[in-house]
Amino acid sequence: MRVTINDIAKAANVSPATVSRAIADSPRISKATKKKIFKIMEEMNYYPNVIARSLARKSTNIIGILVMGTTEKAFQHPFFPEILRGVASVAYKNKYKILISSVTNMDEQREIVDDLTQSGITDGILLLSSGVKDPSITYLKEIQFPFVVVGRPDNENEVNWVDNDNISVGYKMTQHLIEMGCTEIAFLGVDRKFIVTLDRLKGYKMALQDNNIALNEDLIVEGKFVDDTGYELMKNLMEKGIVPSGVIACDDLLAFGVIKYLNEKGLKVPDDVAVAGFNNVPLSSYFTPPLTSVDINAFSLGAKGFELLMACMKSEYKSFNRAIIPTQLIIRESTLKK
Amino acid sequence: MRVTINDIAKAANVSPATVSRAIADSPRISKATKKKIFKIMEEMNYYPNVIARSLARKSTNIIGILVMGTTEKAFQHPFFPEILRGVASVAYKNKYKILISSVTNMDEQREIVDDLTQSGITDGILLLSSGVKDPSITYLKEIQFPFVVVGRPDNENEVNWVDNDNISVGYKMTQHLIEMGCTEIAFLGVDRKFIVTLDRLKGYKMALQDNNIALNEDLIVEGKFVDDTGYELMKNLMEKGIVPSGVIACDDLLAFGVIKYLNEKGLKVPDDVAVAGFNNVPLSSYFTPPLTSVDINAFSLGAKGFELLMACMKSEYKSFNRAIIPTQLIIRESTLKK
DNA sequence: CTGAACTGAGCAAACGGTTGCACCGAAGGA
DNA sequence: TCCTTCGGTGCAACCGTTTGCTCAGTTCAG
Repeated sequence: MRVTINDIAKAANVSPATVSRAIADSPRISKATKKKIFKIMEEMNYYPNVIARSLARKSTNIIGILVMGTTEKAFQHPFFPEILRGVASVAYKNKYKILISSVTNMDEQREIVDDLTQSGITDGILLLSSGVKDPSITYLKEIQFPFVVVGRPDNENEVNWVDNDNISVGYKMTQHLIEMGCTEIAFLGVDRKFIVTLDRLKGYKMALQDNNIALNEDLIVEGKFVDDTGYELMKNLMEKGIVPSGVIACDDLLAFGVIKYLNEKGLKVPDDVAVAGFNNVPLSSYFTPPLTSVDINAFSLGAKGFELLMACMKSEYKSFNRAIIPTQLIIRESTLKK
Repeated sequence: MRVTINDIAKAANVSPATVSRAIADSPRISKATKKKIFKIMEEMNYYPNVIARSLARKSTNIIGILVMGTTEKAFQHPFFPEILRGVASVAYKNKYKILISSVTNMDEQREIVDDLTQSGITDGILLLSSGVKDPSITYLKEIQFPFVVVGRPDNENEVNWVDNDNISVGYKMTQHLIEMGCTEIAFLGVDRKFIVTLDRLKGYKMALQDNNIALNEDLIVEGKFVDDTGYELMKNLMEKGIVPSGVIACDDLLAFGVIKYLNEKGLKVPDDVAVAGFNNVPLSSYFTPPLTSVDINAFSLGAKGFELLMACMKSEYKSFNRAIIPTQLIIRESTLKK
């Protein structure tokens, strides 16, 4: 069968304990012994069994990523792999492995969280969520399991989290459109379940106020955040007789739908209507016209999220940390009115 | 500390072995005893420790997903999360967990594969790859570890794999363009490292031949498969003085770049040049014009891949299986010449 | 009435590491 | 020379389950 630490010990004429310590690079083992052991490990093609190690150490060096999609669309959004890549990048450097788990519907959440936490398979988990009143967050706090939320939760002072400053993001974008001469700016895709959209909306309102533009509630359109219903949302708006001079969609995917509808109606973007999105998906720059957006730096969200998690796993839950990842307004043709 | 099987045993006045067997629903334990044990487990809030279980069982119910990106772009492509979702979907039903691992550069491959296989953490692995002569495939065969490749490998008879019939995919698309009246059809984005692009090219050639159209090598342009360099590729082609009546790009993302360039040059799509892509990324339908593509059914690729892997893990490596996932030509405006 | 066949459950040895503590020999100080 | 100190290593318990055997008690056929 496979070669174990005992085989190495026998071959090296030492005890298994010594081999174990050599592998852990314990200072209690002499250079000479280590060298001998490593040589034999190499020769015998030995790999430590991480399961056995995990059992003994009571820690697995595995973290779980929980995608709190109320819908499977969450998985499909381009920023998901980017976050994942960010996490993977720093996790790999720190010898951590990543277990992903799909959450399909809300009923399964509790079960999946239990599966990840109580079974002892993960040392900590990263929650991809920006949902309002997320029950998993409450539960994780309750069982005192190390976790970090990617996306600011509503009880922001009681958990570790990392996010963009979405209020500022909304503000910046609105400010930009105002500077481009837009006065009637529609805000599309507010989903009251997602804090991120609410925050961006808040920023939007603040910018209007700072520019002495009256808020018109009719211009604020609710919709599913990550579903691609921009086309319908815009259609509904215009069929009410409202033709804004600028549109901010809560996500680029929504914005694409908006532009599609405007095109069909013969309205020019940006000259008739300026359109902007958020999240800067890879295709925004290839769209016609290239879409103004905000880069949220999803890679960093993931990377920083993992760093916080590591800290959290070590520090036995003393204080709560947060991190704000800077964003970048990417101005492209879709808002550049002549 | 956490409650273990021994605590349950004591509370139920039975041996740990009996509890273990009750959990496994062994016929050797009486209904009455089982009932008593389950009740106590519930009361004491017991969760089995999967690490200890894995050690004893020598199997973890975890599979690894290896993303063989020569570049990190692989992670970013929209079909990646779709495949992942497919895998997760059926894995979840079968009580399997998923470990993902990032492969950044080729040098790390071996190390990461060892990490996943030799450490005992996974029971099998899914390789996301369509690379030519993938060294990891050779290695996995060598160590006799259960694995399935998503994407037909070159030694197709010696491994388990699942893929689309990319030759047919290329054929169908070419045939479509020919029927739309295109005679000079460019084929963009052939990457000799990727079997998938080579297969699609093969289909392209077959279709030309079947329609008695002479092959013009100048129309075949190599490029990076998943990089968004369609713009440059098209530019290079046209700057050689070649203006095809149709363009097939090996991926939608390339096609977007192609269209962008054509727009800039004042050429109308599809009337001047018909353009098609592959993989049917979510945005293709929102593009202007909506892009003709082929849906590769990435979800099924993942789901079926996992099913094959399960079979492979059980069947001690007897025979090799494969599965072909059907594709669907999605005709949209970008190729509908008037 | 006795031995065989069953049922239901327990003992104890794995599984492959880690780690607190004991131990031993050599060096150093008194 | 004797006692301490200390570097280097081994012993054995432990991590929480699983599982091959054994075994006690019943049932039942001969």
